[in-house]
Amino acid sequence: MKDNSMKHSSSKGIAVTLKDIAERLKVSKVTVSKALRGHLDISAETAKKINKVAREMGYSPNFWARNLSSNRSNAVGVVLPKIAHHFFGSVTEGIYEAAFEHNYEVILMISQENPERELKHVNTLLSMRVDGLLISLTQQTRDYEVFKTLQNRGVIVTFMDRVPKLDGFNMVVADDHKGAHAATSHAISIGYRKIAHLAGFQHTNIGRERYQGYRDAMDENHVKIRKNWVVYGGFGEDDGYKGFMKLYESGEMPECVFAVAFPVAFGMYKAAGELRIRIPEDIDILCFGNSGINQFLSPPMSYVDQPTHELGRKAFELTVESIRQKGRFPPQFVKLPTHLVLCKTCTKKVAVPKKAKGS
Amino acid sequence: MKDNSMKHSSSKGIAVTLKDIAERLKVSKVTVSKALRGHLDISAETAKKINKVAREMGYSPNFWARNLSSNRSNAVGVVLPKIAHHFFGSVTEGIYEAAFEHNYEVILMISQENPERELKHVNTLLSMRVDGLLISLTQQTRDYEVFKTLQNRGVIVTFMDRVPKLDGFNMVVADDHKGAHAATSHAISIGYRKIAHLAGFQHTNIGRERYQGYRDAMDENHVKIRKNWVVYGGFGEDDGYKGFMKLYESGEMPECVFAVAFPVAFGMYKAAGELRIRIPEDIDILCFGNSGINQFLSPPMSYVDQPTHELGRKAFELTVESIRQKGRFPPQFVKLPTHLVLCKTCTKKVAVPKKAKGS
DNA sequence: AACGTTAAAGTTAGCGGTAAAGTAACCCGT
DNA sequence: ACGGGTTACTTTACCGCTAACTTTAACGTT
Repeated sequence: MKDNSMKHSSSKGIAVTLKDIAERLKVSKVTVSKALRGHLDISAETAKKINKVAREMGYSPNFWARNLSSNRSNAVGVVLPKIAHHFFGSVTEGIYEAAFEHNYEVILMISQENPERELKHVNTLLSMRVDGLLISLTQQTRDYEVFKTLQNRGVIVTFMDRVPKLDGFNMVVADDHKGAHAATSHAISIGYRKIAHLAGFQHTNIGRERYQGYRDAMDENHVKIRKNWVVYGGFGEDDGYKGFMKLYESGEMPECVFAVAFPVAFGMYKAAGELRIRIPEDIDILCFGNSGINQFLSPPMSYVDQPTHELGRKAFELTVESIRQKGRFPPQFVKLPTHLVLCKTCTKKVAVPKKAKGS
Repeated sequence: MKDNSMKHSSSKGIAVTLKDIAERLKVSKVTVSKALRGHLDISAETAKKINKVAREMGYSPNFWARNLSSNRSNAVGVVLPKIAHHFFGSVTEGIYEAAFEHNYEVILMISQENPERELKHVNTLLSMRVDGLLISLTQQTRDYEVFKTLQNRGVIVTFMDRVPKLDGFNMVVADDHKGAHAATSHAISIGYRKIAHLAGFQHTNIGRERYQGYRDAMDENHVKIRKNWVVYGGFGEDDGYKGFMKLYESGEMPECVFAVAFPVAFGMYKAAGELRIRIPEDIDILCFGNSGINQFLSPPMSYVDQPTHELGRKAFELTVESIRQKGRFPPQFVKLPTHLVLCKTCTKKVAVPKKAKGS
């Protein structure tokens, strides 16, 4: 009979541990651990030998055992409402990039605009003991209890874009007010007076801020806002579609619409198409945010550009800084600038109606 | 002087552990552990008390300590090339849904079509000791060594959509050949003979299969394929744009183009627009795969629909099954059906050219 | 020769949890 | 009264790793 005893410990596919390497080289576990981490306790010669064997055996350190004993995870959790979406895709990129540079792992979870899932994800991330958490809230999140819990537990939290009304957290947002203000002012400057707003939910910061920007621009220019011309809703395509339909049904149509988010404007394109209302001839449009497909729309929209990539980066960097200086670092509120990009809508100066008042 | 000694162990924001709860209730650590997991060793009364206190203290089990000692992670890793993309977004949804039902955690990582990142992510996931790995390769992945390593380590791997030429892994794909065949056959059936193909890289399975489907349909119908009319490239927008330009520059234009993926077709729309070539009047089009924005294109394309959601679900379920039956479960190859959806391209029957032969 | 230094290891303890084995008290039948 | 079976815990050991000591031997000083 042939010798079929265990040839090697790896036969069952169990992962190689420090102990395995140590036994093979007849040194202690700790020596191996130190060598692999480049600790200077270990001589260059031994270190080389150990690294070689570790590679041969296919050693891969157990991330969590390591974290458990060193009491840091070197990982941040990220919870986003959507991912198949230009804005969040780009933010994610920024986060990944910065995390890579800082040697951090990123654990990404998607809430699908569902507050229950969001809660579940936050709890999972909490139980994974991530060092920090980057969150962009769902449209519907109204319960902030978990976040306070996180705060008590000493977990660093940075909110991005969709932020709660809470103190003591890092926040990174685009300058929503200024962006909306600039867009609306532009529409007014080229002669529009009947400007509607497909607005976001007012319990969200972006909904409120953008609405306020619109409103302030209108007020400053003494342009009246018709109540019917502000339609509230969410930030999705459906919301834009329904919102525009509502606008349409409300009676008199505005000359121009400022949409709270790209998908909303997109939904409006669809509705307008079905109603055979031409953009920009019959109704003009402007929106907050962009997407890769804008250039393929006919016509491509003028929009308020957000520094998405930068937003992700900044949020990550803030988080790491907070982790490092735990306690000594006061929560920051960062507002990133936006700027108006003109494409094929809202570009031509239109004749100002003869009658200054009335209607 | 006031008493400013430690009031409570939670003052520094350190997480509550089993030990903390145990001490407070004067029972052993293990009793608490069992109670919280609903083990029947513990009396209903004690269990209730323990659960209550745990909740009060805001206990959250350390996921990884738990995994470490029970030697299972109850988590799968997912590596995808892109996420801001209809196809992968939808696949992700399917995975999450199924994982949720099976009480598994999902750790998602995005390779951004970059093989180096992909490798890094796989290694991280490996060191996180996930029970299984779901992967869709990047366009450029050619080195399959890691995956063999994974196999040796006993990690269950399921490839999705973009799969390598390797044995011993679970694979879930759409029926690319049949889908491409059906699309091409349809184009032929309505009278087209000059059919080009914006093809994918031939080192990827989807590139090959779709090309073969196209080719077989052409051959079976005795329609000649012009060499210039098959343009190889990647699966992105750029590839479609460049591909179409190449087709255009090559001299005679085809009547119809079958694009290997939605973004490719999308790039072609852009190129055609710039060249003032009308779709479908001047050139008709058909593509593999869909996207939410298809309906906004003018005209919306006819396409081969893929069961994206189902693909994610199936991949997850296969993975879990493999984990459960470790060893006893032979790797599966699942091919999911596709179907042709007709929109506004490739619908009208065109006159068959007079000359049956020649050019 | 006695002492302090230093380089290069090794030993011990513990991170937060679980599995498995042990124990003490009680109930039961004969 | 005794062995056997439950019930409801406790004790011990260990998962893979690291931090913080401790040890050992070689070397340089005075």
